[in-house]
Amino acid sequence: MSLNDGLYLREPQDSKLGRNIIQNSILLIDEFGFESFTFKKLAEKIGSTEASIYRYFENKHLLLLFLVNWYWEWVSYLIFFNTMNVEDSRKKLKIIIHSFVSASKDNPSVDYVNESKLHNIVISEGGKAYHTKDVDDENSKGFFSSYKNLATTVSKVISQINPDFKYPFALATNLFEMSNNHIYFAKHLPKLTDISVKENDVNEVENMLNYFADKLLAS
Amino acid sequence: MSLNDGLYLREPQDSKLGRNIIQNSILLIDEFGFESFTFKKLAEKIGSTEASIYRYFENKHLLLLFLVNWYWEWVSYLIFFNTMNVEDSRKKLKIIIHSFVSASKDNPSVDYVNESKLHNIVISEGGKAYHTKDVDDENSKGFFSSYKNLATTVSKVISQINPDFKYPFALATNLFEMSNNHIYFAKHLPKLTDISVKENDVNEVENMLNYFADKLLAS
DNA sequence: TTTAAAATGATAGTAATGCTATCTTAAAAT
DNA sequence: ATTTTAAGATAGCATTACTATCATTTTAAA
Repeated sequence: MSLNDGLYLREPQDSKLGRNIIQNSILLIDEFGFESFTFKKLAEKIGSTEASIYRYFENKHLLLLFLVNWYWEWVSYLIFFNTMNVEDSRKKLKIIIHSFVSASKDNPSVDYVNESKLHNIVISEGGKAYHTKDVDDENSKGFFSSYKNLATTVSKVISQINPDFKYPFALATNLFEMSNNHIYFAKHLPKLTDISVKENDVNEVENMLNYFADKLLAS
Repeated sequence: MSLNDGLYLREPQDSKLGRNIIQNSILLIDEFGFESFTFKKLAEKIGSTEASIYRYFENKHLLLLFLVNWYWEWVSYLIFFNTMNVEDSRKKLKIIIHSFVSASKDNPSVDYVNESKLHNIVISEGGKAYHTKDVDDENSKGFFSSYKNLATTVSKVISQINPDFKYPFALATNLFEMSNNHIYFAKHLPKLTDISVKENDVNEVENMLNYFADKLLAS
C-alpha cells in the first residue's frame, strides 16, 4: 500500500519494527482510544523504545493520519476490485456501498493490519484526522488525497446514474460519513439513529444508504 | 440556559468567574483549537488560576461537552421559537434547517456567549464531544440528552411530513452532521463537497439540505 | 453588624506526556 | 571487511493535567 510519504519519517511498511508499529498501534488505539494512546505505551507493547517510534512518525497524530489513509486506500482498492467488471452504474454504486460498509469482512488481509479493528478506528477516531488546526497545512501537503480520490471515484458513478444531480461529491462523502456515524450511533448513542447493529451485522446501515442514494438519485 | 448538572462541578453561569470561563474558553478554543487549549492558558487570559477553573470543570473535555450542550440547547430554543406559530410541517422543517444553519446570525445573544464562535467550535470540534472511550458512561449520565432531544423534535416533524419514511432519526441527525461537515469541508477540504461558503454565507448549504430533505421525503 | 460560610487567589508539588539528544550496539549493504 | 544505517538504552526537559494547602476576599446568615 503506497501512501503520501510526508506522513512518515521512515516508511513503516518496509521494516519489521515499522510493521510492528502499524500492527500494534491499531490494537492499542482500538482498545483504549486515541486520547490515551501514547508512543510510550506502544513502545512497551512491542518491546521497543519511544525514541525508535519517533524515527518513524513525528507524532501520534501523523500516525493516525497514516492509518486512516491506509484505510481509505484499502477501501479504494476494494471498490476498484469489486466493480471492475460491472457496467451498470446503479449496480456499481450498490457494490461501492457494500464495499465500504462491510469493508472489514471481505478480507484481502495484509498480515500486519487487522482491517476490522482499523475500520473501528476509522469509525470512532477517523474524524480527528482532519479536525485539527493544521488541516489547511496538511491538506496542502496532500495528506487527505486518498480520501479525496475516493470521493471523486464515487462522485463519478453518482453522476453517471443521474447527470443532473447537483451534489455528487457531497452525496459521496455523506455516504461515507453517514455509514461511520450511524454504525457508531447504533453502538453508543442509539437514540440518534433508526438502525441497529447486532453483532457487527451492518446490514441495516447498508439498506439505509442504498435507500438514501436511490431516492436522491431518482429522476 | 439549564444544562445537565453532571457536566460541571459548580454552575458556571451563576458567577462572574464562571461566565468568564465560558466566554473566554469559547474565544480560545475557536482561535487555537481544542487540542492546544489548556486551563492554564485560559486562567492567564482571564487573570485567574488553574485551580479556580478546576473548581468549575473537572477537565477540558467536560468543558467542551458543556459548550456543545449549551449550543444544542440554544438551537432547540431557536427552533422552538421560530416554529411556534407554524402549522405546515414542510414549512417547519425548512425553518428548522434555516435555524441551525444560520444559528449564528439570528442572535438572541447571551452576553457571555459569542454564538457565532460557538457555532464554529461545534463545526470544528463538536464531534470530539462524543468520540471518546467514555461515551457510554457519559451517555448513561445524560450528557448527550440535549442533542438527543433535538434529534427527537426534528424526527417528529419529519414523520409528520411523511409517516412512512423509515429513517426519521437518521435523517434528523444527518441534517445536523451534514450541515457542520459541509461547512467545514467548504472551508478546509473543498474537494469533498459541491458547495462553497463565501464570507460565512451558508446559503448553499441550506439549499442542499432542503433539497436532500425534500427528495427523501417525497412520497 | 458581626460572624460564619463559601468562593477565589496564591503557591507548590507530582505524575504523565510529548518530545529531543546522545551514545552504543546490531544489522545491512558496499 | 568496512562503512553506513537502524535500533536499543538511557537521560533529560518543558508542558500538561491535575491535587493539595493555606491565605484572603466576598457573600449570606444570624
